[in-house]
Amino acid sequence: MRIGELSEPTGTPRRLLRYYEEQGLIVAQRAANGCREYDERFVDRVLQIRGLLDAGPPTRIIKQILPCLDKPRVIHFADATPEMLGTLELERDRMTARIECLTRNRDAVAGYREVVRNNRRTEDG
Amino acid sequence: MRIGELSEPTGTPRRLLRYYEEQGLIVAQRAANGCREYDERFVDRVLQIRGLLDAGPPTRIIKQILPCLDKPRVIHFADATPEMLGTLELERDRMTARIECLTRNRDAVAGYREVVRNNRRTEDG
DNA sequence: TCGGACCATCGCGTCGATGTGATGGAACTG
DNA sequence: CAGTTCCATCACATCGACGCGATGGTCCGA
Repeated sequence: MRIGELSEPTGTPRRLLRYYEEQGLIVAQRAANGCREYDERFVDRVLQIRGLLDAGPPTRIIKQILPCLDKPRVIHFADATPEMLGTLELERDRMTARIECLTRNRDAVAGYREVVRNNRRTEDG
Repeated sequence: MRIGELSEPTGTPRRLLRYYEEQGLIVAQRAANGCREYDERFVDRVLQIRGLLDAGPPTRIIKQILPCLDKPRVIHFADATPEMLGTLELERDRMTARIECLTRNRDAVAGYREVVRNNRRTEDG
């Protein structure tokens, strides 16, 4: 697929697909005429990037953790350094912190919404 | 407490505390000399704001959902509009989506890390 | 062969969240 | 009184994610 065909199912502007490539998040093949060439796996990859970007981590971090997300799992032996282990631990913990923060607040929002909604129904509906 | 005393325990630059106030996220009292005055509840409030900002929602949204997070729960009757109910539902769902995305990816990172770590120990430790 | 649809690169603009520094006032302290 | 430290406001800079337009190339069908 070409960039337009990847843009459509992912709801991602072409501009951003090129940006993600510039940031090293995705690597596209090139056709003879210079056009970027993608296969279907890029759809999920791009959606994953967008989801993560919306949930906190910047591209710099996402680039580091993307290799962890391949299925089937491919181990990059260069990752077996103490630095990389530390990075993975740090980012894992940051993500956990975000999850907990979001969960707390989402539950509060949901609870509040329920109360307001019930008041509406019983008060002057 | 004054702005410096709120800045320290929250790890938040004074600049940002003023910024959050400008965005309507917090409202400080003013002393006779013009200094902002906070009480202890602002510590948690600021930490909550920072956590949310780091996890996706922009200040505009955070401002809307902050009133939902007060304990004990205070219902703002102006919130009983269909628009507000819709907003709360939308943001709740967005937060849920972020939680799911982060959880999936965090688990992948954690799993990858474990494998790399074990390889290290058994390979050439 | 020409017009349109796609692609390329490049550069500038925007927007939200921050950093940084200039300038000045109030309060404490030597 | 001078110096230090806190505070105030205000303006400008930065940075990452993204929007948008200019310009030009390839390919395809009328």
